[in-house]
Amino acid sequence: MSRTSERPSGVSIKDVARHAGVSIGTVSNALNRPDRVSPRTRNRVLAAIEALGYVRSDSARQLRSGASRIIAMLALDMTNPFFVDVARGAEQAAEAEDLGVMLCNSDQDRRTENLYLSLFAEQRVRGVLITPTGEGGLEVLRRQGIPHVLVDRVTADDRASSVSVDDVAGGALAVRHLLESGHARIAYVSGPLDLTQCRDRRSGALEAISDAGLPADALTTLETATLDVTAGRDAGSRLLGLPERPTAVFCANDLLALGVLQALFAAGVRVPDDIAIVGYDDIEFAAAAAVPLTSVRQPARLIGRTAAELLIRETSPDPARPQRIVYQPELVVRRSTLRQRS
Amino acid sequence: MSRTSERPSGVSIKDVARHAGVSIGTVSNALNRPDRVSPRTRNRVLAAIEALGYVRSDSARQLRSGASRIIAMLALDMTNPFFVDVARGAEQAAEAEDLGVMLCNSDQDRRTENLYLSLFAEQRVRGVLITPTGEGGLEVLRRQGIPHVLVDRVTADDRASSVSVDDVAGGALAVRHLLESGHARIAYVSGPLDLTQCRDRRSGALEAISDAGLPADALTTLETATLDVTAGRDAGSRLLGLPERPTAVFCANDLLALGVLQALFAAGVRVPDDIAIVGYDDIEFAAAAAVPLTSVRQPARLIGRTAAELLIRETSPDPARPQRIVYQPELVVRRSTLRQRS
DNA sequence: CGACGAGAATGAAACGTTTCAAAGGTGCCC
DNA sequence: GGGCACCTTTGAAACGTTTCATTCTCGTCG
Repeated sequence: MSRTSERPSGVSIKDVARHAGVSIGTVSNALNRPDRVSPRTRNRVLAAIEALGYVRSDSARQLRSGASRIIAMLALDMTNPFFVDVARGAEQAAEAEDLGVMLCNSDQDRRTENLYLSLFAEQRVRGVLITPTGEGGLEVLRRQGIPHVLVDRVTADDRASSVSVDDVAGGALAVRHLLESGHARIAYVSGPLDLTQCRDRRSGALEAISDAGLPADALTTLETATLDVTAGRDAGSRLLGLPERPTAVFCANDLLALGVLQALFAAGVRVPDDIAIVGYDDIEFAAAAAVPLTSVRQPARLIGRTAAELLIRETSPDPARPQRIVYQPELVVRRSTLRQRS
Repeated sequence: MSRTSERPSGVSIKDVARHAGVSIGTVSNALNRPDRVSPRTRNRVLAAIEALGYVRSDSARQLRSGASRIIAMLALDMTNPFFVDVARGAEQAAEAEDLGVMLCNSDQDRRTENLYLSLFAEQRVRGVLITPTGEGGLEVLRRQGIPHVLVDRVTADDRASSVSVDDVAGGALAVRHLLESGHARIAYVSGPLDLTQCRDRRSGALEAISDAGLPADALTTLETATLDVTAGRDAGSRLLGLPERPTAVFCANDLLALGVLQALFAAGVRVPDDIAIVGYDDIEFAAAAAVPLTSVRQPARLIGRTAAELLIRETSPDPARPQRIVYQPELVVRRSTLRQRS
């Protein structure tokens, strides 16, 4: 009944030292400051490491030297391909510095967010890339003095860096395009309005409308509880029940847009002939949709990469000071808004 | 020029002990075995912790007690929503045990895979959930004695557990459905054929074809280099150039299917009227596609959850022995294969 | 020929925990 | 009142590194 149970790596630096016939300190040096060790001994050490299959213990390392080699990233919702792209950008930057990225989902849930934040704190991660669900999470990070960079959010003060995209500009971009295509009754399908982004995109939309000399009520806002396809489907149905049916829809998110599109399809409403649609994020699926979606593109990978780089720079021996970076969005026009009316 | 620089948490268990007027060991006990400490002191300790903002150092903990609190998951491609779902299943199981999941992408790249595997080894993670790119990665894990569970793959031997879905059955399911719908010339748009899954799904497809009494060449296989939308688009074009154009396509993946769908659309080929399509995975976007996709559903979350649970059980004080779990796929019929021919 | 210095290697302290044997205290029973 | 058992608490060792002051070994210069 007894199985041979292998230990997860019984060999320590001590064994290497013995095997190579040198002291522990020398092994450490051979690994961390190769130049301080004679080539001859260095090779002997390396050989011993190879022979024994030695693997450094990061815990011990970190315990003594304080510096962790992992960066944590807490995303709102990895179901949204946009965040996945951001994450890949971050991974890319981290890899260049030989750091690992620990990716996690808060699922927009405060409790989960806190759970992960304490995990990160206990791990003494090098820093955190976070798209917070609210202000609470940030408070925790600040209190613990954990370096962090906000992703897809703007910092209120200059205590931390942030990398974001100008959401007001994005909203304006979308709606201006619709107005130029001749639409005058537009719906904004928003996610929860307590998300700054949803509010900002709405502001941009309103800005475009007032710039065009139209009354503010030319924009009808439909709020949804979440930012996913299902919510979009619901919003689409609601849209169709509206007393004055809009001729165009701007969605806070491509997922919502896909949902709306689907609902319209199901109801036999033609896109863009009867109703035009603009999405946001320009995820890969936007182009692959029933009717390829016009969308406001955000440079997802770039955002992730920049954020990670900022974090790395702020946690380096000679730390840089916090920055606030704002990228500009870009409109990608596809069939879902092709002008079809006279 | 000098900024006050906060240290990432200068307070240790020692400070807590002093502040509470007890010994270090007692603080540790209050935290780990509350029952061995009188309620009075426990409260004092807790109060001190609160007052000082103490956070346990996981490195130190792990160094002494050997057990890490994080599980690593190495996915092939998080761009594919299927894997994201698997990951969420795993997170769920991990959370229940108060463990964290470190999620990473190998991007099907052997080098990246190895990079992460050594990172995991140095972190002494509790275990690894992996969808390996080949046999190499597994070898590393075995050599280091790192507990691991294969995800969406079957183990060759019984040295590790695996959680997978019967791909042969899935392929058969898809093609049988097409045959029953009256198709007799079918294309299989496969990912790289060195992936077991792609091969297995093909075997299933062939099985269905031979069961129907058709010759094996009723199935044309189109191999792609990757498993994403772009590859699907290419395959779609290739498909249209085929001498005898098939009337149905079975894709190894929903992403491929979406790409194919898009290419057909662009060429004015009607789906399902001219060509029917079946995808695989049943990701959320499958239902939201131009023409909602018929797809072979895999229980993604369940896979992730089961895998994590298995891993946890195998790394518990009283380890369970490796298991091989195979789930059955399920066909979800949507418009892309609705019978339209006489 | 003696002293000096550079380069290489060593040994021990320190990091923050857990763990475990041992010491203190308290109350009970005989 | 002494002995015992039990519950708390303590102190020190151990985990695997890094770091730094120290020692050792030569070769070179004056």
